[in-house]
Amino acid sequence: MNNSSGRRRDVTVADVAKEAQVSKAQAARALGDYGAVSDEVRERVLAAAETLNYRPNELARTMNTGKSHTIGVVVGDIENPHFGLAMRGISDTAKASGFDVILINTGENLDAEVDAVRVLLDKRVDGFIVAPVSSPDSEHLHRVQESGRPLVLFDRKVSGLDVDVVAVDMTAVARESTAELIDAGHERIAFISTYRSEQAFRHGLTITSSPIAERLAGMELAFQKARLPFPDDLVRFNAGDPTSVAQITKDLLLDSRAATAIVASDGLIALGVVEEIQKLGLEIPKDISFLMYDDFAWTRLIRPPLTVISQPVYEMGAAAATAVVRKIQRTSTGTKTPDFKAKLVNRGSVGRAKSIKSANMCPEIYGAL
Amino acid sequence: MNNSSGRRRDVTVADVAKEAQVSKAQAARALGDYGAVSDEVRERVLAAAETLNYRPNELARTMNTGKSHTIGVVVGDIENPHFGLAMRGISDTAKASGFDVILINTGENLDAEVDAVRVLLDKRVDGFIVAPVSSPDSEHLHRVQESGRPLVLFDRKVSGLDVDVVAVDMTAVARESTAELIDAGHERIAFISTYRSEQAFRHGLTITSSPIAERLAGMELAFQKARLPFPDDLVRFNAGDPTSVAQITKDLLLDSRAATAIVASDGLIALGVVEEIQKLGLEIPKDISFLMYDDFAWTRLIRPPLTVISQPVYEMGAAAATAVVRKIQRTSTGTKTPDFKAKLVNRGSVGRAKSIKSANMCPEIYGAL
DNA sequence: GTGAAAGCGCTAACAA
DNA sequence: TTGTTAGCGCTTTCAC
Repeated sequence: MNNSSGRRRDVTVADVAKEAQVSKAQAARALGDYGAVSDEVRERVLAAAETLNYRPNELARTMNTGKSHTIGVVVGDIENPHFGLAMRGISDTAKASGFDVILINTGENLDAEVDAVRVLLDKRVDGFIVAPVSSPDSEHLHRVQESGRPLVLFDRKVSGLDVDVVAVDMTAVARESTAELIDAGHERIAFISTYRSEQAFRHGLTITSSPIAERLAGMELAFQKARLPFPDDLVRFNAGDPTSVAQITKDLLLDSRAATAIVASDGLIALGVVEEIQKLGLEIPKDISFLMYDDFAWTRLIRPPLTVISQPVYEMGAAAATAVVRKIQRTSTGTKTPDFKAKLVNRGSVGRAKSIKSANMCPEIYGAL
Repeated sequence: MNNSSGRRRDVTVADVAKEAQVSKAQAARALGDYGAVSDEVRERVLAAAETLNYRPNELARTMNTGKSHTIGVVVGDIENPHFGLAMRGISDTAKASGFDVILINTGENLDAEVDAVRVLLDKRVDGFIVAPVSSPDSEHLHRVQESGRPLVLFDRKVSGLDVDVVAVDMTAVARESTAELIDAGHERIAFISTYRSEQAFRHGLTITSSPIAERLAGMELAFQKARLPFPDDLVRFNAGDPTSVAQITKDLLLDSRAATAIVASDGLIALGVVEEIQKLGLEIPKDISFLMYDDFAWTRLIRPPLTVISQPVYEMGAAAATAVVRKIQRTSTGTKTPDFKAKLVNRGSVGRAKSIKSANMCPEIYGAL
């Protein structure tokens, strides 16, 4: 009857102590499982806690200890199943180690990311996993480091920030897949990415997103090896929304020196590119070859099934969690995070290059404009 | 030099007060923007805070005020773009009202959901948005209510819990779409859902997930109207993972009284069903008609494009956020959350029912077994 | 093993 | 408007 009306005051250690007839300190020790407590006292305290239905105030605990048993995750776009899957890897692993996981979504927006980091820092999470937006700005990440809380980067490394990074090296697979395209006769290979840049691509341009930089480097390598000029003009950035993706795709396909193959940098872009290709009445791979990063279920459903570069996303999430947990517990037994490899999955969207002319002459395409 | 080595102690209001030569209370008032402070003092305090690089300890604040300016979101499966999109609606809206949003993913697991709620309660979030797993167990949600913190349910209502629910009423659209299937000659219409149940479906079975209950009710209504017996045997639950989805699909299509149309309860199931249909060498909609809930981009990419029931997910997320924020601020101006409607988007996956025999006689299907 | 008392960094109540 | 004094619920000295 003591708590039926209105909001009851929470039961505190003091209450439990009184009930168990011990000091507050002893009660706290028994409840918090630290310090020295006799079996008898512990039992009495635990019993009292039970009857009073005591629930520890984690906030107060965190304030004193600085620990929250929580890992904070910051991702750019939770709508992208890539991160959804990674998130599951993180949660599963973290939970197994006794850590809660909270996530903040930033919508690939730097300000939001800075905010998210601040919030998590304020909440005193024990460790961070961040998939940073591609931006040279990393003051907020440095703040995390200064706070002394472990930080693990996911997918992208940030220059000037010396922390663990869980990512696959895209250079090799980008090179390999580009080589296959070249072997199939493609020289006009386009690359579309959400990477934000005012400047158009040219060899040597500084790219602040490591996975994008690596993909381009791999492509350039393949062209170099084949002694072919790299088609700078077909590298397109800023494909952050469906409209841009559609526009870029159209540009790429209707240009007088049209692309014969398109590489989509992520699943969301791929969706837009394929849709636009279909709208233009073109056929994959007869009219245009297509290759994308990330292997989602829908890529196997469309005809032809798409050739993709698959990444072990769940495992990477798990590895990221393992890495932070280790650091939090200071059990960094020198165990380096494993190397992850992406691999090319050949399905049916890459074919022999079509001569540039024929695509351009096709009247219904012009009509589609 | 005072903070170069090791972890520096955070600067506190006391430090700022000293620097500004005012009392701790005045400094706190100026910093926290409450109470009465003269312009002069405020300025001095703010300046001092600036030079000392003061950062308020939100945890301490929360402990005193009970408020955290944070909304906690609990969803079942962040890999499902349905929730990803909802999440964006929530974040955008909450942020606009000055609330941070943190999310916990439960993997459609009740224990995880209970845990998530506890964590969020412990972190003293100001309000909850929960997309509960379909389970009659709702003690944890009642605990939220007892805590006095606003709770808004997303997608599913929970019986015995009197809170705002942001969801579309599926009955009408389920009825309508089923009627169209019946018009096209379908009587053997299957329904596949992740809903967990030991018992097979039969009329009158209690279903603890409101959207599923509504969909089935709508279907039954349509059959009733058409004076046709409802095919109880084609309602399949427990399609929680790809393997079960594949198995169920096979069952449904190879049975002696096979389904002529399949309705997938969500996008993840749809992926599995379509893949299996293709594997069996069947064609949509010639051999089997198909209908699914949620309108994702990939449904427009496959041939034929899929007929779907689209829901205004982003708007629903936004509405949920608006609702909690209102409750938190106690500005419930009687404004009821708007009604959301799902709508049938006819594309190309529904065709006329094929006679049951012909599908079963198809030799390559038996081969696929 | 135990308890008293002093924090953590902040807000809140009360006088002045 | 200002300052003093108590808290919030917990952990952590430090004696005993």
